[in-house]
Amino acid sequence: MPPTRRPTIIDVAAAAGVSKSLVSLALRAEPGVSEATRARILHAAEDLGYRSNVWARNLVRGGENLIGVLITDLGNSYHTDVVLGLEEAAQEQGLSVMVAHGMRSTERLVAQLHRQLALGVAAVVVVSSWLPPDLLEASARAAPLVVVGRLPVAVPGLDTINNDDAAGTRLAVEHLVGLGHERIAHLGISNRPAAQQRRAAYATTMRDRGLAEHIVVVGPDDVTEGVATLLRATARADGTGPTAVFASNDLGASRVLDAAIDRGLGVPGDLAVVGYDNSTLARTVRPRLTSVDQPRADMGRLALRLVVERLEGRVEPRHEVVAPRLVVRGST
Amino acid sequence: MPPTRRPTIIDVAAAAGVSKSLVSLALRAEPGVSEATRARILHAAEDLGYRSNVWARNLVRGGENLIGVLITDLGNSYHTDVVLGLEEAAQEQGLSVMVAHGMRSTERLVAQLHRQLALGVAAVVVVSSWLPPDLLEASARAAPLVVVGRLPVAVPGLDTINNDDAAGTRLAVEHLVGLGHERIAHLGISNRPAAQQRRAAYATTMRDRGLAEHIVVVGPDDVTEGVATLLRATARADGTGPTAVFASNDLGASRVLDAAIDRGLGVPGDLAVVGYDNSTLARTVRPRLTSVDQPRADMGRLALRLVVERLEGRVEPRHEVVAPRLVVRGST
DNA sequence: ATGAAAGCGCTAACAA
DNA sequence: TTGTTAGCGCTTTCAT
Repeated sequence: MPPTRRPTIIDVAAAAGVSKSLVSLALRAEPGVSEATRARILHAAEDLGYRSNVWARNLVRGGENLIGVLITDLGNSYHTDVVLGLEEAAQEQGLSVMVAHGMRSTERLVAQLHRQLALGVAAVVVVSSWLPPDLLEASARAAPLVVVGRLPVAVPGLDTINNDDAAGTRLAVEHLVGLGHERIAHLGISNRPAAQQRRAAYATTMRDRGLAEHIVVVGPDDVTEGVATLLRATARADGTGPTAVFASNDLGASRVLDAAIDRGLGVPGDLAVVGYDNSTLARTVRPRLTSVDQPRADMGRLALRLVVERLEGRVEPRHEVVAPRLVVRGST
Repeated sequence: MPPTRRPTIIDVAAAAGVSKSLVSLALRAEPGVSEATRARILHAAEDLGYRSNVWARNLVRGGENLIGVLITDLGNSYHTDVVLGLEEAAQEQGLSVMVAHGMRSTERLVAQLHRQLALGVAAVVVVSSWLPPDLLEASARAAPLVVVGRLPVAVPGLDTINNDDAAGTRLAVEHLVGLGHERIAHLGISNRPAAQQRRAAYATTMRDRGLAEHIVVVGPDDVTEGVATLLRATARADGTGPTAVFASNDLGASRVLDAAIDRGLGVPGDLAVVGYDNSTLARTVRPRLTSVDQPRADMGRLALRLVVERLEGRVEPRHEVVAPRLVVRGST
């Protein structure tokens, strides 16, 4: 048995005794083919196990409709929510989306970016702050590139979408102030750009209000210690410890919650807690967490809009900033 | 300004003053091009913003290297773990993987499957039990198809990979028996095939051991009630309630954990709990959950192996079953 | 309603 | 080292 080449429309045409043009028309259900021949062609195709060659078809029709999306981590709902919004918008535009993820490894992420470019995506949307700026810059020359989320440094040639961390932080802090809190501490998790921005905005807001700052910064892996430090102060009866904590993300906030409850502090009675990101966690922990929400789906849709603009010829980069909002729940 | 057609190798060739063959060679870093011309070509390409047309390239080279993977839900670590293993194996084979997800919607999932086929994937791996069998069968005619996870009915023409639910259940129940438990209840969540299999295996195992069965089945949305029913029996002082619960998944098990602790029952002292799937949840709740682990990464790798076999011409379907193992933690 | 012929952009013989 | 020439499988005029 020969290595059985995959059948083409020519084979089908031969089998049905017609020209390949007719086959092409019939297979795509285009008008202009008599019922009889159409049936004969379809039957012959089925018979041979014919499958259209996508590459050839797209070569002719110009299959420029694939958008690559790169996210840090499949398990992170922040990223997947952005993807959802983007996919929704893409569907409306008749564009396809291809998602790749780095499984929390920069190396993997870089490989995936190259793979997508090699696969011929028309543009790439990066929802991750893990890619090195020089790579982004280089890639932006190969295809339109939109970065969603924090960008550590300005990179020429690409579009960006960010939430306004300063505004989000202000929302959180002023919510607490409005509730009568004056001793508001900040728990900063990690030194990533987002955390830094939020920390700075916290400091500014407190200063503007004439309130004293109380900042604890911890690495992502030793949140527990920082939380303990914070709460030791709170437990003091002399009334100098914080009555509220604003954490730079929901995970940190949930740790504060846990620790507070372990120490017999009531939330929000003895201690109010606000997080950032409005993640699943915020809707899961008890009490439910008040948290700053980034309009993730909107950011995804916006990303797609920028992509389309680029594809249509826009050349000067755009940097969009979206406004977060505060979701108030049981923890304040 | 005209609608600027995308540059081709011919444009690059003209700009560099060479033939298109040279451009093709230079761009692919093939040998046989002098350093000087190569540099000139690369520069011209960069200058024009040239990007290779994947469709044309694949038409010629026979781009049979893209594997589509379909998962129910980006947020489900069972699925993403399978994908991880698969991607690892794919990388070794020089195959590319394209992941699409259905965001917990059958309709979306179906659309994604069609999209992948239209995009020309060489084969599809479906990690989901949400696709209707007839669609699977039809798709299996369009491209090799491997289904990972439970398959409700036998579908001709496709390969399957499953964990041995009966064996896993036996592992769980006999672990409890070995710990001295005799009144072991089962909490079945949903009526999906996996849950059914586990329920049946529980019944068999208990019967084999001469122990009385105690089964509570609940829908995925009202687990709470079922758990309450179970625990009311446990709380009775007359010593007839269960001393252990085997739940058909980790979510159910974690609910049992929560409820037990709310009622002042010690785990594992008053009540031992075993889950299924060894999900993130099992490593998160307190006490940590003893759970049956499916070798997810292995299943992914196996899926890729089956795909490769199909691509190399295997025609008779294969149905692989992998052995789960029990991970013992604090809840028993 | 049907067929012939001209490409789509690229790779790969083969010549020069 | 370079250029010329066929295709890859399909869609799409344009004749018939």
